[in-house]
Amino acid sequence: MKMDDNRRMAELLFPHIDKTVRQYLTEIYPPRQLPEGAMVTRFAPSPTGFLHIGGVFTALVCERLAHQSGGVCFLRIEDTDKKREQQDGVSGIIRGLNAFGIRFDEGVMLDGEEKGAYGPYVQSRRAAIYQCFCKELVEKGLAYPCFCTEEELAGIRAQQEANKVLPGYHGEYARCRSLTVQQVEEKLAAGQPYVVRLRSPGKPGGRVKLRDAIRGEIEMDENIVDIVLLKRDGIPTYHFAHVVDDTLMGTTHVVRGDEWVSSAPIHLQLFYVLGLKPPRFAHVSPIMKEEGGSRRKLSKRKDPEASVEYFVREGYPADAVVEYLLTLLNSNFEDWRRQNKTADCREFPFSLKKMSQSGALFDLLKLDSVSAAVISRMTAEQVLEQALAWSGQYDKELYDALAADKEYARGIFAIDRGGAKPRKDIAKWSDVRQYAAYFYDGLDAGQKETVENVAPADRAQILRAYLAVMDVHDSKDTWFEKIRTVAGQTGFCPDVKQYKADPTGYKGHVGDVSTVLRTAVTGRKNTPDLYAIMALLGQDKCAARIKQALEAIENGK
RNA sequence: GGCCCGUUGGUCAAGAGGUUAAGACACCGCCCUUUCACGGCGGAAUCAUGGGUUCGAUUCCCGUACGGGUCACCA
Repeated sequence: MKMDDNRRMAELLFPHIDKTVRQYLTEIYPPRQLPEGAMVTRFAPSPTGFLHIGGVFTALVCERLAHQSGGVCFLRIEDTDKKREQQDGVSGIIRGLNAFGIRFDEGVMLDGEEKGAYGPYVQSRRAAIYQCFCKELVEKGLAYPCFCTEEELAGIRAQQEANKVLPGYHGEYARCRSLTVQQVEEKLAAGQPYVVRLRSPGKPGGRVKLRDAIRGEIEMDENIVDIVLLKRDGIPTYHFAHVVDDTLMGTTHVVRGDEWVSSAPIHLQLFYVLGLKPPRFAHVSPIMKEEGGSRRKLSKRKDPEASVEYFVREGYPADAVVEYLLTLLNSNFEDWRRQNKTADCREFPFSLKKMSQSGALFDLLKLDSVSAAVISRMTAEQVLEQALAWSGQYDKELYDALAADKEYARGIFAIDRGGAKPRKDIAKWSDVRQYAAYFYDGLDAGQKETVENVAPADRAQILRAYLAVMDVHDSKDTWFEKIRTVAGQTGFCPDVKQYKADPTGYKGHVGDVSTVLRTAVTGRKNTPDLYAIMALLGQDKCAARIKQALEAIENGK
């Protein structure tokens, strides 16, 4: 086909396009002026469902890379698939990301507005731009319209399967490759629907190299398929949109899931035919889940913890999830954290090179541990605030209890907090109910733990003796002295070391005595400092609980 | 099936041609401690497999197994 024919074809297909690629590249979207080394990254989800924790993972990489290099991170919505699009997809994604403190400099914002000079950032609003780039390819004879129907395509595929050749629209199977302008004109006039395909310059047996920032050099077969550029509705496929957008928006590093590795040859070829310089690619591995001895990708459908909602509902602090994700991202994060105990995790120097090439297993147990450490560093005031915020949404009873007397509630969280060795009882806000239950009559599930290694008769004797001397206003030393005295009176050794050296003649030691008291007052064997708990509960309530425990023992249980 | 990628303790993982193969979570023991914790110390536990290359390989190469990804007018 001659050059004039290509021109005519382009005009036939895109009569409404009056701009040129050059104009877009230089005038409309001039290159960004950024300092040396600044990275421009983007998170580009399609609004087809709830936000996946893997999405947060990838978004975190984008955000860290851009912001720690003094660059720009923007949010682009890839809504080129109208069939799968969901109602509140976009706002759900933004809200989810915001919940984890991931913010964008440019792109689509929560209010539906857009920010930044390289928009629109929603692909469905960029049709004319893609068509312009496509028009230029047609003009150069590098793209052509294809009128094949679904049935014809299926026929080709069947034939290829039978012949055991690479499936896809390529080579001799690409029937519409050789359509003349006249033929195209006729079909157009007849109203036949069509797509626009790339005339792939790839050769069978050809190879391409991809230099991936995480995986190093990957060599793959060159693309030989005449892939679809523009769909029947004039909207681009992911491949074409990606190449056009990331060029125009000045993306320096494309961070995306590793499911894209295998289509990278297509993208590289597209950059090549358009005469554009491809960005750097970083393909991140998916987060995995172990099940029945084998691992698989965390699945939206099967795994509740795949959805970011799960973490919000359970009440994991946003920082905790981010910290945990950071430990998966760069394993030296934990070392850094140990050396920078109070630093913001965003100060951690994140590195693409340190990312693992194989998918990490999501470990909820470790998340709990990371999260408990994060919460242990908070002040009582912060804990109360966040517990209130969470329970207001997810646990009304707890909220009412905490909100009724904030001073009291703050006192609960202040116990054993703030020192050099804070406890780590709370891993997520949904743990607070259990943690604080015995401070509130209404929240207590009524479950009482008992001290099996102390006989009921001895337990009763201890409680009776202690009840006679108890005064929650005592100083801590006096308070403990009384417990030792009770221990001595009831046959328990007042000194643990002495008991361990020689237990003969004792029923146990003072530790057992305080455990009996602890369970009587709180119903638990494991609680923070009992002295502080009793002071907070007050004389009457402590007395009442001990009496109650005494009755329970006397009634035979 | 073709192509691509991966495989270090239960989990996350560092690591280099010669190491006692880090560290963290979990587990076990001890210490500290009135208890419970926190913390400290210690323990058990790993280089998928078969061939090469090499004086030497877990590390480099090839095969095998297993796992993952992808082969759309979905992203």
